[in-house]
Amino acid sequence: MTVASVVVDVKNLSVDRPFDYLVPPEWEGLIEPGMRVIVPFGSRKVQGFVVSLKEKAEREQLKAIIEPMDEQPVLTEELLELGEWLSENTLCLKIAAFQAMLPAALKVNYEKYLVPAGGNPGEDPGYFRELFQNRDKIGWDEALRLVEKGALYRGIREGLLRVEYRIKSKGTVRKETYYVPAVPKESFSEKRASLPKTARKQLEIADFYLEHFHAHSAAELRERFPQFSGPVNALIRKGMLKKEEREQYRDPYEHQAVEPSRPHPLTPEQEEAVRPVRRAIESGEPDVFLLYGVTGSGKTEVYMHAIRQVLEKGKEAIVLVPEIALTPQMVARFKSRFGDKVAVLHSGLSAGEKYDEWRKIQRKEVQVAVGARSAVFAPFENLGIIIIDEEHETTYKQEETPRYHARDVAIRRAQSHRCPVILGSATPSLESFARAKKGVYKLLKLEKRMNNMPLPSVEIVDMRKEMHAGNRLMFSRLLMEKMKDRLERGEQTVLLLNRRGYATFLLCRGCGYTMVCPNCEVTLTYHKVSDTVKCHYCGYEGSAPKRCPACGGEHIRYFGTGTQKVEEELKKLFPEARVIRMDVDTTRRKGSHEKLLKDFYEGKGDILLGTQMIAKGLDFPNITLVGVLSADIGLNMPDFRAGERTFQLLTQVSGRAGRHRLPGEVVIQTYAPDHYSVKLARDYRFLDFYRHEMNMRKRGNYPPYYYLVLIVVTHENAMTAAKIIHQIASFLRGRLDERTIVLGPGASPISRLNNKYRYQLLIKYKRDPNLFPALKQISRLFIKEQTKDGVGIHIDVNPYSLL
DNA sequence: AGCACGCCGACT
DNA sequence: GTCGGCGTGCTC
Repeated sequence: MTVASVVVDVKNLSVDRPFDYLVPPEWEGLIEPGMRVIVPFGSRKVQGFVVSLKEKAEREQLKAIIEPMDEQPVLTEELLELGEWLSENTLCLKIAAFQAMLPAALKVNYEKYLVPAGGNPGEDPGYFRELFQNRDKIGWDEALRLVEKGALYRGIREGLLRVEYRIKSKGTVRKETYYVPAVPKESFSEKRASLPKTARKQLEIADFYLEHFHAHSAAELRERFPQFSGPVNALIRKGMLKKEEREQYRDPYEHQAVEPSRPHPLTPEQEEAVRPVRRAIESGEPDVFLLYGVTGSGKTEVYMHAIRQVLEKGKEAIVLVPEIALTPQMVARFKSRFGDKVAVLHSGLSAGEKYDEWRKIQRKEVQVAVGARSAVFAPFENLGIIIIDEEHETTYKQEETPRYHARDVAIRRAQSHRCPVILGSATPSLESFARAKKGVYKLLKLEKRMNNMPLPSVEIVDMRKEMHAGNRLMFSRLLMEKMKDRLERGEQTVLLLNRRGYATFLLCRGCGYTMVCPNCEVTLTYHKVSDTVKCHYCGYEGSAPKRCPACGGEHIRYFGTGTQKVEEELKKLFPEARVIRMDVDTTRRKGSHEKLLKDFYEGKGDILLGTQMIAKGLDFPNITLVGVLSADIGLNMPDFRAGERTFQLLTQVSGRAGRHRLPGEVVIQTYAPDHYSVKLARDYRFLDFYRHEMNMRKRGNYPPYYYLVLIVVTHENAMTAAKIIHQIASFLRGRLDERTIVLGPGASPISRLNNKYRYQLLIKYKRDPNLFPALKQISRLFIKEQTKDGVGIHIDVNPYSLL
């Protein structure tokens, strides 16, 4: 007797543990850990993951597994273990951890419906028949809408109706029909000879097969022989061909021809950087390397050389890239070097395409996975290296449960596989650099740019002085002059403004009223294109008021500048310039991001204006000027990482200029020209920035000196949320180490979001063995309030956003 | 989460 | 009496 321990797909803490099921004899030996199965759970049927098998049950009366959903496990032993680790460390449900590691196509939908169930026909009250209207089943919800609840329950009790459950898979394997020769070529040829002379089409198709003697898809045949189905079916009847359904991959890069490329020779500096990595690959030492290399120093080439070595050893590699850097340019680079050994996983793919890329990995058809955050879970079994490019990027932290950081997951996986990790960046996160300094990570440096191009020269413009000099435009005189110059020379300019929309808030000069989102405690942004006001947090959109909603006055003024307004101003100042605007509003459609970049690359634009999405990956030879319109945005955020983010953004965007033959220039406009982040970014002084910022962090008891845990309680009623967070606070106090600091509780910086009030608590700790046990208890303690009253309790270990 | 079971007010 | 509302506890 084999018993399977199964974690069921029910998102509730009370069932967040394995349940035991009998493996039915017919599936004996076929069901393995890591497979999805369908099991009875209470009166329902649910999906579950087999986490382990054992020989005997610890209790009587086990139910049996209904059926497996997979032929092969979808989670390896290592990933099952990783799932346990994830749920422990991010405090999420096991089932949520497992699902986060798999493509969405493997999730399922549940359907509850009614079927007529024999019963005694004489007792059939007739209206059930009416209910079904000749259908053999009806959805539960639809039945509830049509018939009294009582009548349904009566029908069920009396045996006239039966409730059934169905589990529907979301993703599908795409199949295509192929026509395959049914006999060897010689007998095929003989059969061809005995075809009647009048069957012209059949002869034609048979000859085609003789010439290309292999399987052909229906699509291919249709192209050559538009009316192929009749004759082909005749050939099938005559035993010459047979029909076959074959699995097909959806290939999003199908129409992109990629030229193969050879590895570039490394510079002595790159060679030196890659050497310790090579040793670790060879010895299987799970070292973490921090590759600190200035922009344009050729980090990617170092990655590729390491990957090549890994592939030569018959092992596999994962490369993580921030989502917005996952451009066709970037993908092409890997595809050209490693050909069809590469699978690409990013959010631009459809669920089906992602599923197909994932299956290529699962089936060992590829050895390299390039992708955004979740690609860290690529189901390789013989990893030789994990690379995280732009490791400082905050997109590596998932902001929904499971709230994991890809860097932590990568390091954990590397330990299981005994392989190295490379974290690469020109502006490493403070956390990583501090670890490198302590020797926890190994520091590798690239200080020279490829081709020895100097870093662009950066000038800071004090916008307060511009104002005093009577310039009220968004552009300083210096920046305008340089832009004019680029336009005349036919070179390109990149402008960064980290704010979309037209105006960031609307204020009535009559009464001081500002427009706030009806669902959130956030000012609304005016969008001129649509003449609407939008909430950038919940997506609310309303028409822009002509009069003040409070006093009826007509003096509504628009403050704060977004990309739309800059675009408008640009058109006035430089009517001849072709401006490409790139922000969430212009890139929402699939593929538009790529299209805009391609247009700019091909010279269809003189100025690229955008939010931070343009700061990364751009590697265009004709960009010689970068303008940062307002470096202060973000600096005033209530976030201890504001200075770090600003430094990183300024450095990254500066790196976009002058990457090739033409030298680059950067103009940074700011109202805070003396801020250390701005000044140190101008001179590319990362080390000085690091020292300064570390001091700030030390004084504020922030990472990397302390770890953080953020607890947020949400509820539509402010009092309820406040009450719960206070109860949590008093529960924690006294239970924690005396060096652990509890900040708050208090209202969140965004005190209301999507009609829910938000209260929070920030915990700072160094080492506290009591903390995690206490955190785990919190959700259990308030489980009633969570299910009954809709109280939300969110615990974020190492949060990146404190809003 | 979603379902059964069980205990109380309202209507036929 | 019976129906249907919601609170409680369980799911291998």
